[in-house]
Amino acid sequence: MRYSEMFLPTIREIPSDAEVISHQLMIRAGMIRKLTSGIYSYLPLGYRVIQKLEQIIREEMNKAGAQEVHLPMVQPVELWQESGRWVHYGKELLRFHDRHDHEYCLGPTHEEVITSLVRNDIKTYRQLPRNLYQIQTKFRDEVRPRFGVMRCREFGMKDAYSFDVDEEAAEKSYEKMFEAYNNIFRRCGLKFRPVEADSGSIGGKYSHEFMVMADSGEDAMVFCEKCSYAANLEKAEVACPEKKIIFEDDWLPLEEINTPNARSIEEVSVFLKVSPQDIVKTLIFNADGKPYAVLIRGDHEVNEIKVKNYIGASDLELASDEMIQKVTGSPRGFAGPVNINIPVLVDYSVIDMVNFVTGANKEDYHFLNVNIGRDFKVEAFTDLRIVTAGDSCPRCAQSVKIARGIEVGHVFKLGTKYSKSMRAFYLDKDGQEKIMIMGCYGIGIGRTVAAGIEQNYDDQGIIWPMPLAPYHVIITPVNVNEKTVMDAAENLYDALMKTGIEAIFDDRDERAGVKFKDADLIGIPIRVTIGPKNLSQGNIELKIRKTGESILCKIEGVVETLQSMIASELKTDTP
RNA sequence: CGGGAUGUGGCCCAGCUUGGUAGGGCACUGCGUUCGGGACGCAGGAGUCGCGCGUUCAAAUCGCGCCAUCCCGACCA
Repeated sequence: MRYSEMFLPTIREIPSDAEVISHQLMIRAGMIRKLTSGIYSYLPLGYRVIQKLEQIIREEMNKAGAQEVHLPMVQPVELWQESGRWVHYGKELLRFHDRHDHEYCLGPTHEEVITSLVRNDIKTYRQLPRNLYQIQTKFRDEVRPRFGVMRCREFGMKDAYSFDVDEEAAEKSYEKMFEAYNNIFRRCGLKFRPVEADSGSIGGKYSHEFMVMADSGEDAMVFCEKCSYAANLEKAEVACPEKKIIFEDDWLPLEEINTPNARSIEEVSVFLKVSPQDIVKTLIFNADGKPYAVLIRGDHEVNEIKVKNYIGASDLELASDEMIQKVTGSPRGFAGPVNINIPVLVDYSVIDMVNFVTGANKEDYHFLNVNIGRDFKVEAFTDLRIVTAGDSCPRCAQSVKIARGIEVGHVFKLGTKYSKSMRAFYLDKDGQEKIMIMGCYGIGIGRTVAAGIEQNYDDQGIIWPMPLAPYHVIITPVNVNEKTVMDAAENLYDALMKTGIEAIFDDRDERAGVKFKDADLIGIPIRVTIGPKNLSQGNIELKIRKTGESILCKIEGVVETLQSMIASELKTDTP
């Protein structure tokens, strides 16, 4: 396309309301514009990148045997009441009325719609398995949209749903999608990692998130470099330590000590001149209205998801001051397990501790020399803390590392959550009615594009990997008023069009510097610079955006050179 | 929902403390010069200063209320 005819408004300055790199660059490169909080328009350049990604996704999904559908975004209240989510989904679900005063919502996800579709038209095991997907706009009324298209309210998503006869078949569907996702992100040229993730209230043994590695990512992941273990930080397990033998002879007598105004671990450790590792933190949680005490070593953090999952609570939060007062008889900051009348859950980190410090359930007092078995009863020892770098891998005992990432995909076993409540049944060989087993598989479209930028940029702008690049090549004649230069540029542009190489022809009457800056900003992988000096020798220059490398080459044969450069960057074969 | 910040031509910002005819840079239009890393000169167009109420002879500026946007937190099938 001729640059002079494009709608490609680039911006020199950083927009004041964009904080993260991908957001800044997408606006500056003329890819997106904000309409209102969390809602963005894609301009031609941005939309081309979206389409590149969608094409890769379609190819891999189709290859994996999935079929594309397109489901409605406006969905009636009845479906959501059937699944139970009209009540449970909360405020993220945008609800509204039509002219007949009937209630609807904008689809934040499509389990309900797909299940209602499939249950009506799939009746027998002969029609299973099926995997249906779509690329569609979702709306989730996020509390706090941020980071541009990374966490926004209206966004594109590829969502797929599998239907199987039993768990074993569902497992196969899951594995196919897992493989397809690996292929998709690999083909996009992204550095990513599938990690084990919490499967939340839906159940199922596990799910996997696909994380694009980026320091600016919202998620943290734990991984082991020795074995293949990788998990979302909130899911990552801590192995049960081997229990040391504790000699009761070592137990010192319990001692109550005055600790005025020392509430936090830090304050207590300074006051008592002990290290946080010698203190046991007691946190009171409110699990569906019931109080629980959670004990953990002072220098660790509690993983609330683990606590919630262990208890099996549907709602878990730190107890209010009133609840703390009621169960400990003291204000916040002095809770301890001794003489407390609620279940005490103990993290593995405390298992080997002796003569430790805890709160005394009395304002301004702590206990010294507390010991498990003598001073309080334990309901359970289990894994309740957040993994820290250097902890040992739960699979191979090597120490784990922590990195940040952006969640761009999630593969999930749904089991019968929706097929049961929404009655998606089929008849098996014996004529028995059975419940379909479902899986769901999502990829955030805009988020993947943003993640691609977070991973590929420099101080001049975006550096597109070839598979996502909106155009492969940009032709830059340095002076449009020199006829020889422009003729050569026009001829090259024609030749590229004929071979199907996607090119921008920067025919604008701008100074070379402006064109170079724009080309760098929008991140086109290869720039062909045509200038009078080189041209008089029959040469033109290829500038590689990624490496900054300049290649001088003869104008004859340059089309073939470009073709092979592009093809090698687009290679889809898997290692 | 709690905490913080910001709202002034399309974009980035100054002006507000101490009230007195709205300013710069970028972008845009025209003319001329320039032409391989965001050129220069001259001339121009473009703003209900987020909205409302109040104080005042007079409000971008002071007061009150509201709204919007961004950041931190809480939340996130």
